Amino acid sequence: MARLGNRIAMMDEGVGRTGMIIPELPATEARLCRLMIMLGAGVEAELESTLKPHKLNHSEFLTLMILYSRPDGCSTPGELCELATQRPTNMTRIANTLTKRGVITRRVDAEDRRRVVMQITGAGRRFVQKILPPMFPRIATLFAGFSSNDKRQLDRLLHKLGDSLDRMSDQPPS
Amino acid sequence: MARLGNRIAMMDEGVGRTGMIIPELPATEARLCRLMIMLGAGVEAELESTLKPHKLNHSEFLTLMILYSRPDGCSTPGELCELATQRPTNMTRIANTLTKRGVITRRVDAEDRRRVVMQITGAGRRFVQKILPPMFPRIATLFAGFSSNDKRQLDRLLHKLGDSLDRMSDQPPS
DNA sequence: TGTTTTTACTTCATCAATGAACTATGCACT
DNA sequence: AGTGCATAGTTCATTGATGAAGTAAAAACA
Repeated sequence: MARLGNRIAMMDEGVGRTGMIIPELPATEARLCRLMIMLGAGVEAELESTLKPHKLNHSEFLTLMILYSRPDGCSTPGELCELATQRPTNMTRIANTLTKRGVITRRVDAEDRRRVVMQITGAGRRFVQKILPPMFPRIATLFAGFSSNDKRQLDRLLHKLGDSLDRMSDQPPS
Repeated sequence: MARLGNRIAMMDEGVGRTGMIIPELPATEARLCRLMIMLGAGVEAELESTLKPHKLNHSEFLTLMILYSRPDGCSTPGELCELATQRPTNMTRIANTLTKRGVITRRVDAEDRRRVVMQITGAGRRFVQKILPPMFPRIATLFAGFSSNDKRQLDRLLHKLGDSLDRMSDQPPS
């Protein structure tokens, strides 16, 4: 029963029953919230399962991929925190881990000695090029049942939700 | 720049540049994966921000809500683990925490003495009824820009993605 | 009936992530 | 130049979640 499909069905019933007790509950929207959380976690879990054999977790992989995608292969802890949604403390740990593995280097910025520059190494680039391609079939399969219109729609709706979240973050909880 | 919109744009460029280096990358699908992860986490973060004042975290809240939505207010750690996607170890901790707060009780099942029954208390029901309504405006606002067709589409596409993930979990990573 | 296996949960050691406090550098203003 | 403030990271203590091992009850089996 660990199937996502079943868990979604159970969640659906649960929100339904809660809506019976508390009629003001915006049930459709609450369902969509829960769906987003469940499927976001589901996709992340799927990703992590492919990372596990390489002893990388999501935040380390993401950090490495951001550096990989940079033309100069560089960034700073502060910038990476924003892009990867991490706290400075954890970015320090990530940098330690990736440095120890030899996939990045870390040095003090000459311009601004408060800053630290993290840079992907040649070994780091080769590592990415080794682990990435085996993921491609799974990524593609995930959306195999989606028409190109489905994908466009999903992209559009997710962007719209992102805008909503941004607007909401201007008005913190009362 | 912690805005989701900006982070999405940066991610988009990053995947684009990675696709330049590795042309086999299924860029559209990889983008959708990342979007799902980012927005799932975004919605969860929004939820947790409303829970924080009550000193509840997501897994504790979800566990309590599942019990609340049950007609008899009961479940077992094992079942709750499946529904809330938690490990038994953590469910023990969650049960400890919720019990200490007086919102649930825990007892050994008389029928099967291996099982533990967790049940929401009257205080637990009142607690849910107190913290839930203030969330409604935010939940509704999240999808304020969505037409009813948008919501139907999003629901459909997320269910479809769930089916995909379930099918994939039959074939673990090679 | 007695032995083995399975199920359900808990305990313990460990890892991942966080907030708070601290260090060091740069910047603004007098 | 000297004081005060802001920025960028790191260290440390703590929380949240996990895997591995342990305990106890039930089910399977011989």
